[in-house]
Amino acid sequence: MALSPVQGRLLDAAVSLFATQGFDATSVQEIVARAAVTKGAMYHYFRSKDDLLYEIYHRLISEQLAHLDGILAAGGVPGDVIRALIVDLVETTTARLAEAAVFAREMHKLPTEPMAALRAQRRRYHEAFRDLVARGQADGTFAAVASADTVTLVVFGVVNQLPQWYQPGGPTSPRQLADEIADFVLAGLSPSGVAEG
Amino acid sequence: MALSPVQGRLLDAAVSLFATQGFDATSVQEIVARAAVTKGAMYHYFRSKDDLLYEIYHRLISEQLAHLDGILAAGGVPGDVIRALIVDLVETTTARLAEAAVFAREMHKLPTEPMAALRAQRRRYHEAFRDLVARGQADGTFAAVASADTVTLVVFGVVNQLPQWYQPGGPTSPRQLADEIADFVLAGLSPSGVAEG
DNA sequence: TCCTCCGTACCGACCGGTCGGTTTGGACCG
DNA sequence: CGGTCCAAACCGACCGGTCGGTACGGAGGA
Repeated sequence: MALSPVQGRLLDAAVSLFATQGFDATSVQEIVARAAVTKGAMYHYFRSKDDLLYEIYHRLISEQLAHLDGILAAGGVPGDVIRALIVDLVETTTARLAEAAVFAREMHKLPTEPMAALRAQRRRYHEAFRDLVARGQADGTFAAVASADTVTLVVFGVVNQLPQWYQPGGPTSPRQLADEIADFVLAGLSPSGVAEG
Repeated sequence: MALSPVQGRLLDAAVSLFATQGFDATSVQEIVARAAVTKGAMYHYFRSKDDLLYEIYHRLISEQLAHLDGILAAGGVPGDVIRALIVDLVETTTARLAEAAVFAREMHKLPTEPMAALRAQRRRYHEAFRDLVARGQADGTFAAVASADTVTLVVFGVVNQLPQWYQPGGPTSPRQLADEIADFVLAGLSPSGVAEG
């Protein structure tokens, strides 16, 4: 089912307002005003204000999961796959900074059911990443100085923190930043101590 | 000026309520009820609901900055200093998970003035850490595969994400976790490729 | 005629902060 | 030691305003 123009405008309005003011501090009045529709229209397309929040992050994580599947399917040396994943995470996150920021701050306000759905999606990504690291460590490609879980936590740590400091117009492009992070992570995983290019 | 019992109870109540429900979703009524005082008492000690939020994080960051000064003053090999800082960050953060979680999620709701004060404190820590890395890179102690800024961002990325997943009763102690993170970071900084013990 | 889409009018609940006033405890005096 | 006094500590009813959500009706395509 495609997104109606009204739905799109509502989601966009909600994202930018939630990002600047927070979820609770944003009234549905403000959202529908910015989207140039009425409250009746909004409650026709969405079950609640919560539902808006859910859809915002659902769209982002779904896209990232699709990319994950593509990158894993393409295969390659573990180091290259990990670099590709980091690049994609940084690029999609910086391209949708507001969505990522809103989710990071407000997800805990969702009711348990939709919350669990989003968590399951996120977990799938984490586990795929961790398994990749663990396999590399098992076959000697990677050093095991830190557990695969810890490495995963470090990577998602930086990525999830991005919305808090990254400035889209700044001197560092998402790609450059991603490569630097990947260089550092792969250096930490390298058994011989030098990251491959 | 010491903390009166009433102030302490108010801060504790506010932290736990903000952590579970969020700042906006928590009413002043709830806070004073849990602290077993009245609203009048609260507004006697704090200027506003915002002021509560400010004090919560102010106490944590001030403590961390004091530790920073102590660790820097103690001196030592750059690798050991960095490890000591990571250990302290992880230990103080896991010891005050609720405070850290509340701040991460709600700081942007503070008025600009108190916000700037907290940011300045945080910035001081970041810059001290970055300079430490940069000096090590300059004298050849550390590899420069990633810039000192990026390394700093990675470290604070994990630390700031801690409240989102760390379970105090879990299998990994704060100290173990901190050491693993330090091992990984120092491995990424090591010019010869093996982390020192 | 029926159903989707959307506008208008409205509701009950609740919120942060204020304000006039009361209680409490210790400093000071005789 | 008893009494006076005053500032700090504390009380809780109350206000103006806002909020998320609902009820209901009409327009217009199928």
